[in-house]
Amino acid sequence: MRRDARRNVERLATAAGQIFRERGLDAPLEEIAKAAGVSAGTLYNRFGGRDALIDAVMPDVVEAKVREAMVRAEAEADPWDGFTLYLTLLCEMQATDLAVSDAVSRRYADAKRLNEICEAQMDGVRGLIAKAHAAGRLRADFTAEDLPYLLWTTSTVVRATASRAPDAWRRALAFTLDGLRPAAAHPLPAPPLTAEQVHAVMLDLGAKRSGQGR
Amino acid sequence: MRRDARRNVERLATAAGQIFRERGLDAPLEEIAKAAGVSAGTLYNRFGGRDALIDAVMPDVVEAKVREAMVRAEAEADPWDGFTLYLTLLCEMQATDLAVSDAVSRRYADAKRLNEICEAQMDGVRGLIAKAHAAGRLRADFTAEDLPYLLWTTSTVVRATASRAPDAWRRALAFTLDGLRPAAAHPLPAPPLTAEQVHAVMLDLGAKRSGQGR
DNA sequence: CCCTAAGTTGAGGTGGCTATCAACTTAGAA
DNA sequence: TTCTAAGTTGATAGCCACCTCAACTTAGGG
Repeated sequence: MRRDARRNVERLATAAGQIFRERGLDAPLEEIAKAAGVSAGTLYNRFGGRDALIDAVMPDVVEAKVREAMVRAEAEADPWDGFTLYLTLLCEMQATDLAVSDAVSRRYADAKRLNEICEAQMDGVRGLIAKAHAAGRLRADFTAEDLPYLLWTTSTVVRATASRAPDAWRRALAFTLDGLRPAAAHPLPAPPLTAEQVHAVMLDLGAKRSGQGR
Repeated sequence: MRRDARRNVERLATAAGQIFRERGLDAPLEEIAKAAGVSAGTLYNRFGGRDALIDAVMPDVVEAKVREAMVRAEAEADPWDGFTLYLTLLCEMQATDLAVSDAVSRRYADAKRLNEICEAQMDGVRGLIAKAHAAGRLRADFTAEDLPYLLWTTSTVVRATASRAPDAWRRALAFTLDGLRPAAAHPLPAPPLTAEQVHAVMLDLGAKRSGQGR
């Protein structure tokens, strides 16, 4: 690849990182091209489309953030504290970075690397959940497939309140977490989603234009 | 008004009712005009714009549904049962009628009648909450201003899962409700939104094009 | 320094939606 | 029946976003 082409790839990646973060993964690609100082055509030449751009930009960011959260969560002595800390950190990320919020609550069909990282993350969460279950600190009927409810909720609350009450999600999350302790448990009216359903639903979300996005 | 004009108003209102219900209050107005068998121009002639159309079509529907839910809720002997029944019915409406889902979780600046009805409904909910508080059956720190969190959550879950797991919201709601019992309560990290913040946020949501779209 | 493959550009086609308006049609009173 | 105010229409302009491509520019090897 020629030097100028490589330079443009880098500029585009940087711009995409910034703009995705500010406006979510549905941000107009033209905006990104403009921020990178190139034309939209170049963006398509270099990346081919939105999903490929996402897959070029997001995985590293997401993996780093998610890994750090996991490290901190696993450092907690109490499994419940670990579980809730992880969720809180995840929501914090969602609140400060719309790109992460989208990456974590949707799936983009052609962003393979990103999907793998998200799957890996889910496995990590399964571990946290298992530990909390084993310690009797998390209601037994909560499964990893229920996690998306939390992510969708936070993502919605965050987007709705970001400009007017940026900490509102903490309150909403606290209500939810209080429902996840064993003592709070009452029989649930429906079984959890299957992993396939979760995947399919998240793909649907990623395929829709405009999300809740600007 | 001429007879044909009145007839068109009726056709448009009927079509709007149907299409809003299926696709939400962001449905393309052209679609509605087409379903009514008139041109888009006529829709604008008769109603002037989306908000006016919403305000012409939705208030009666919403009021009827909300009133019935309130009647049934107030018929419950236990205030907690009343409160949760009301929320469940509200969510059921959201699940079966995207228009109601939008009407209840957003505000449209120029839909005055609808806004009044939503405000009135909020007052009813305040009553339910007060009774449940008085009976010690609802955690004391839950306020009417926290209700939107539930509505936003359900609205998101319903839209995401409608086509693949139409009952998923029941499980998500159950987790949430389990967090609202007094026994589940742990200190909350942030104060509730003010009524003004809730209003402003809901207006923002209504003003965005495409919501979770289609 | 020249030449060409690699790369960029920006204009333009596509599509979806909103909103308006001059030209046409029609209800219904006189 | 006639006439006109009321009403409808379809074309159109404006947005915004996606995506493509022929024409142009340039890096960098020979």
